[in-house]
Amino acid sequence: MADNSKDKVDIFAVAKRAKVSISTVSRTFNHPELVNPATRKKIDAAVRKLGYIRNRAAQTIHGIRSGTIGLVVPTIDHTIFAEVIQAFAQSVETQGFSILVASHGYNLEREYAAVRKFLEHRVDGVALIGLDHSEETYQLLDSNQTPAISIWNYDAKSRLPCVGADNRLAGKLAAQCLLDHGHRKIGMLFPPLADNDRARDRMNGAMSAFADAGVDVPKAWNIESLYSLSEAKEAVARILKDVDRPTGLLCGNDVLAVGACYAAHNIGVQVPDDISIIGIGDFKGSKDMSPALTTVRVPAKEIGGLAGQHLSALIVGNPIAEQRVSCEISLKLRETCKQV
Amino acid sequence: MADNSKDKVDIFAVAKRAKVSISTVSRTFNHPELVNPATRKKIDAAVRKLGYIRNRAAQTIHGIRSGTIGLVVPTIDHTIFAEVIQAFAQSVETQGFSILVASHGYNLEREYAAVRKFLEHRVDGVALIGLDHSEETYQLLDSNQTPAISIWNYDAKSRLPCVGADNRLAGKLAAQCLLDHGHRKIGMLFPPLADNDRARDRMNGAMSAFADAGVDVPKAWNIESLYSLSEAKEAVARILKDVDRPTGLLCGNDVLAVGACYAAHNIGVQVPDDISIIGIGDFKGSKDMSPALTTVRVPAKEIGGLAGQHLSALIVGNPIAEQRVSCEISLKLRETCKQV
DNA sequence: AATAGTATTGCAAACGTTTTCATAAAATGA
DNA sequence: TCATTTTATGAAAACGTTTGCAATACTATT
Repeated sequence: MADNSKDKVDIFAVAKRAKVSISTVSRTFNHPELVNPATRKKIDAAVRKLGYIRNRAAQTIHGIRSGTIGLVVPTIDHTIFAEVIQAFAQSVETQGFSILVASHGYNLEREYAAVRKFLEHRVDGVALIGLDHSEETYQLLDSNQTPAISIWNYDAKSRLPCVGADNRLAGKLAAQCLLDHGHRKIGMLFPPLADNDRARDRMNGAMSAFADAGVDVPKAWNIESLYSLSEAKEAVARILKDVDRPTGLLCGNDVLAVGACYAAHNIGVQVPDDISIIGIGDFKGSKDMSPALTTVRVPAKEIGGLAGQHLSALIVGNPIAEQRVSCEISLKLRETCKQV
Repeated sequence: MADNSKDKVDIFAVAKRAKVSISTVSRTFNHPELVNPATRKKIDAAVRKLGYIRNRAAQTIHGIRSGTIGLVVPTIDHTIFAEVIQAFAQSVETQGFSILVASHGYNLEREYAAVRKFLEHRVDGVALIGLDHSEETYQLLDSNQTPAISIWNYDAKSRLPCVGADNRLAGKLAAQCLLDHGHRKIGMLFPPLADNDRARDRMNGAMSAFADAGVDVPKAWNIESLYSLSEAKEAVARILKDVDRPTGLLCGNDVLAVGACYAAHNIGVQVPDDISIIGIGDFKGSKDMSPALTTVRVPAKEIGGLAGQHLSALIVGNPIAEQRVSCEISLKLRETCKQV
């Protein structure tokens, strides 16, 4: 098979071999019902023999869709995003799209650059993480009339259609959990907030819940750590070593929470007996560790999958029930939180 | 800006606005040194005003490279791959490529389909995980003369250029570690071996090391588990509950190893006092857990980055020192292994 | 047998670029 | 000042498809 003995194997080569015109070959692919079954067979044979592969670039310049979707994420190798990406990819693949992926490392200018590049490739749609994007990015998207969607965050007045969860609420739920368990001496551990609206929303949600309850989170207990176990461990160790330490720790995501648990364990501070720890996200391993992590579940797979369907529909022009879809989050009460 | 008031904003629109021919516009992009700086300025202004974005599809049908690389992985959301993907993506992005990503879910027929689809998009190169691919895939690749590379595994006589580690050796090192610590009652925990040469190689490497040492791994202790903490926990729990249990457990990857640790912990079997556990991979959190996981480090980031450079070079025709590059693995002796 | 459809095919224009070649304008040298 | 180079530009062909339209070959109907 695939005997591309001669040089280029394009639609002409196929036509020649099957002794028909290129129009007929093209039609065999795009409107098979218009061509005689016998002819079709000849063409199929020629295609197979020559190992012909259609050139989507050539199709694309006819205004035909490129069949690609661009996905820009902060980074691929955080559990958070890997899961959404996978679900999103699977979902759009079933609709026949291929995905172009780029990461911007929490830098919205790089995000803009990535989107621009995707537009050069004439992607049929673009998916971004979060609602925080540069004005330029937004303008680029709509001056090009490219269907776009925002994944991960939900906001009733988002500038782009979105599929995601209410991160403010997530923060609030987590805070409430700590409060409900009687905690008043509370610390917070969050990733850097710049160019990261998800984390910011969570933090704000938590803060306002604490404020409502009249609980103050001292500056010294409001710490920042990169998304990494080691960093989190180190950061948490510092405040835990103090004799006067929080009895409850709210973490911006599960990785930080796990890091916090490790730190506590290492120092000999018992979780949840000496300190309650709650995360946000409910990542893959969170329920399996010991003690199992109490966290606010954000359904990454569901979000990714739904987002894929949503964007696909937007692209092919199918009717959309709602421009913005909110995915439900829920408290997963497990073993790392305890009544104070 | 981006005042695409009229309809199409293509190279003609730009030319018209700048009062030059399309040739000049095109040249401004591709050979700026050939056009008068003053003219260039006019054109730049027009481009900006109109929000013109080049159409790579149109370029591509001239035989110009598409600027895309196709990457096919088993799945995106396993830590293992997320890290390589990230590193690979970053590496090829610096060379100006965008990447198309597809996952096949450990199914080599789907892998073939993905590669085919990428070829329709006229990717400039293809990267695959592992060395195990269908004959059809191999033929497709070379009948199309598409530069391709295999990531993750190293084999001196691989059919494709490769950048990776020797997984057989990884298995052997892990086994040796257990043996060196005096273990003779040994269990193994591996993911399903079908369409997964990495795992197969590791298993074989370990097996042969055990055989060389005259150690037999009983069928009942050679267990299989999907890549998942919960599954691993469950699987390991079964053999650990038995009074007659192994003193050493070799796991095909770190996720399984962590699952095994959890299982032991839950049952009250102490790691490493009652059982030594070793993984392979050295994933992100492995060194941070308590006890820190002993494992064989496979440098995912390095592999991904190198692979990106390698494939880029292959594509642009830069000379390659070696078709196959082997990345070093090393035993990370931490806390989960102990002398028996 | 003549007519009107209908099914099948081919021709040629179009898509948005790049690039070769030719030409015009400007700079240089004598 | 004129001839020669160099620099800057444009016209048109090419890239690999799709598709509207026209042409041809059947089929069915009378």
